[in-house]
Amino acid sequence: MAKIVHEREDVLPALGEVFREHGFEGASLAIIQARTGLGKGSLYHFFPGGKAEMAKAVLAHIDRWFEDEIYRPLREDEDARAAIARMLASTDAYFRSGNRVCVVGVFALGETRERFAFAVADYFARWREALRDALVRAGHPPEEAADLSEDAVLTIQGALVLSRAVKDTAVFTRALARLKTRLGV
Amino acid sequence: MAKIVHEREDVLPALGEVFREHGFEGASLAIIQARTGLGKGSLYHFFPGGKAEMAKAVLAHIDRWFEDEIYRPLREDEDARAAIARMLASTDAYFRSGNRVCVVGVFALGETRERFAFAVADYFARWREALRDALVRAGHPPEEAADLSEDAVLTIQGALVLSRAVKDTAVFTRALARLKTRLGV
DNA sequence: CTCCGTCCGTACCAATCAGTACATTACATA
DNA sequence: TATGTAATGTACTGATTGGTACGGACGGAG
Repeated sequence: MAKIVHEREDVLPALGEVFREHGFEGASLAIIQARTGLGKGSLYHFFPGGKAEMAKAVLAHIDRWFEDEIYRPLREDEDARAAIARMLASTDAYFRSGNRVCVVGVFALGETRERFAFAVADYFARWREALRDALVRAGHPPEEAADLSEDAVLTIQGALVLSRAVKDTAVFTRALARLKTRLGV
Repeated sequence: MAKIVHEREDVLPALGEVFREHGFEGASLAIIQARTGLGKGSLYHFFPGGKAEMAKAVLAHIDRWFEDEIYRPLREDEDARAAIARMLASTDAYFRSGNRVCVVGVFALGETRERFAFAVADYFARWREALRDALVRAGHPPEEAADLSEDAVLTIQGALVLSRAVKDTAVFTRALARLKTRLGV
């Protein structure tokens, strides 16, 4: 028994994929065990709070990634336009051109939202605000920047839904191309 | 026992709300019984195929509504611009300004998609095509019409995700206002 | 009034659910 | 090499899952 010693951090990516594909309710412990390669012993050792704690950890992990790769650059980079362009590129890479869906978006729909209300709301609010900041620095009037940033965030989510619904990643690619134009980068 | 005699059609709205709020996996028979007021006997009498058949019936019911209220008017109305404007109004009403989420969108994300692949893809494909038709008749070049219609459909879905995520229906309202401008109605 | 198919409530089923308990193993440190 | 803690597998729990079986109640047709 007890072959390899894991660390909590190591299983977060696999855990994220499970929640991404099955949602919170649909992610059974059986699936989680299979996909992480960990038994219940390890799982409850790393996440004493069970599934809820796993989901919280996944959300925090994702949040950290977006903060580092997207939000902070949008807020702080000298060249705001370049930061916006990089945001679109990073978004395309992260969501694998629409092949991957947004965990936070999945949680937002459905009853699950209430259990993770703050994390869900915060993820989107910070994205919207960081992008608005960058747009203002790129020369857009504040009002217009707020409108554009909200539109961009929601367009990305909608593109994920639609491209997955019709099973055509070109939908996502086209949506990002339109955003490039609209955001002027 | 056996107080009131129901008809299958009568329970579809309640059934739709259950799937809307909980998704397919999350909608347990217990919840369905509570919300429809029907016991298992009735449920399996009307839907011998169980949950899967209930979901199929709900999707068909929704599809019928959109066909009658949105797609056909978009394709056939004399005044294409007026039909587009009415689409936006109907959409706002149907989704209760963002308070209600899209069942088909919920199914599209998540593993559920595969089980109802055709219905999910068809719903969005027909919406996109009907709107494109209307836009062409309203004077847009075919290419631009295709682009605009895809953008509109995906914007609505994204607006539902975002407005529910940040719990602010103003997001949905603003998104529809932007669409009004973009679609020229 | 009788009868029959539709409708319905309840008891039941095996399977699976999330979670707990605990003994055993791995491993860093001393 | 000894020892304590972290990590792990397994067996178990009670609750809930979707689904079936079936007997009884309903209401229209005759």
